[in-house]
Amino acid sequence: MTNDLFEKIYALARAIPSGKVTTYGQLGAMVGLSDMRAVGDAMNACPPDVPWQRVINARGTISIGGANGARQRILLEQEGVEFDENGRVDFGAVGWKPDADWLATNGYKQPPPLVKEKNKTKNQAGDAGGQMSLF
DNA sequence: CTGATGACGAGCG
DNA sequence: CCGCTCGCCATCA
Repeated sequence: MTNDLFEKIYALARAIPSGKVTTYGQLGAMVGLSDMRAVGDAMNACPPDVPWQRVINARGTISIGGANGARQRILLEQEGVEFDENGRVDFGAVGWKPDADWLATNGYKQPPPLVKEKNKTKNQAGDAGGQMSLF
């Protein structure tokens, strides 16, 4: 199967340095995909030389459970990735910032910024401090 | 070949 | 934060 799409995704995943993480949506955007499920499928069938554990969801959490998901967290922690109480990682600290020149040279698109002022998911329970008691 | 499913993401309520 | 729908890629029954 000469799945060009998967090969591109694998090439990107291999470019992720140790201690860094990225998201499925990020990889999908770089290969021009609009359906991020394909990225998940790609990682699910990724060859052993692909650091699949460095690919997590946009919420900064492990998307999968079971032994495979547990192994993912262990591997990331061994690389220096820290998880908070919510089981999330800080993209500002461990988020992968792909080299623009490398992307252009390999024919990839420039992805949107991975981290913003505030993490995605609009309202986060973590910053509950903003709301004081109702009365 | 058709239909269902999945390691996802954005939009809505 | 949770739950649901749609988007539209590959694999499996």
